[in-house]
Amino acid sequence: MSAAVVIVGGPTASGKSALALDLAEALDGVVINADSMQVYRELRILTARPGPAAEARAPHRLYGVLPAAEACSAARWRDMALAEIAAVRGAGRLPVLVGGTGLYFRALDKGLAPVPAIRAAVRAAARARHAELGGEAFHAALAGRDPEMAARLAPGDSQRLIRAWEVVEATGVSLAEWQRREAPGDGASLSPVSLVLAPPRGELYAACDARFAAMVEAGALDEVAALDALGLAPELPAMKALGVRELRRHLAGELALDAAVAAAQQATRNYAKRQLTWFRHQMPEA
RNA sequence: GCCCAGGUAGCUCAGUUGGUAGAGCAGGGGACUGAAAAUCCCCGUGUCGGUGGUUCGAUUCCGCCCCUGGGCA
Repeated sequence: MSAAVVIVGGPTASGKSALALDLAEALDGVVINADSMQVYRELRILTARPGPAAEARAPHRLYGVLPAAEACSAARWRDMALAEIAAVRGAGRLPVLVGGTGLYFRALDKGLAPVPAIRAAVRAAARARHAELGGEAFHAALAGRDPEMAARLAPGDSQRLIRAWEVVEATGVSLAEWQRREAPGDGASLSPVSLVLAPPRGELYAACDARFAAMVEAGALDEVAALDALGLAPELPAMKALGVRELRRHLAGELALDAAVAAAQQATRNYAKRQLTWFRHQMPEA
């Protein structure tokens, strides 16, 4: 009996895509993206999206499917992924999910808390309030409305603080309570086989450095210039892809190219370390 | 050769009116439920350049030496 779904996880530059491609090619599979940044159309080079050569060896799904002007989310990706998985299986092929976004794998496998969608106005208000009050005061204010969430979040953890706030604000129920309510997990029905790559630290960091240098060689500057020309809000996820910020600073004349590259490589290594920690402790049934 | 400024954690530096020192970054560990390539939390003993001297005590003051910048010859 073969697995219904294969998951390939691991830190950036660890060789996940190549492994997934080999598997898909050998097992009549279809590669499905599980990376939060590779979904954005405009970031082909900087996110190391598989190119034509890879596409020729096996079908690829969910790569570059959203414009950078839109924000993806774990829930949105999950919906798209479930649809793709169903389609691939319906065609009698094997879904091979690859990516470095641990949260996406968890969302897919365990499901997410059934929090209803929250209106954009409420979300914007939560952000504005945080900006106005600052971390400490916002945290204290949250404690008044949702002591449970406030107790488990650090005053500096702006992103989670804002999320917790918007959830109580919009639903009247603590996010902690929502998380307690059973999510319709799909782990059982997916029965994934997970492969997690974890190269030695030194090799991984060297690979991160080499790959970013190669991205610049391959035209990453033009890619960032084009992205920049869209005039998107800096808060959008796509604008936070590794290297975007650094190369934009170079294009703006604020940073020499070698300094920008060094900074982006540093950021990539820091990210790879975070991913290793995630996969080491949070990845379900690795 | 002389003058000036420095030599303190892997790097960039702060500091000690004399009681053996601390930040940022790097590095390591950890958290992680709708922006996750995000957002955070924790971890700092190092001949304070070397060597003499003064002192109860020197990384701190003084002498000499070495090294690195810059200036003058």
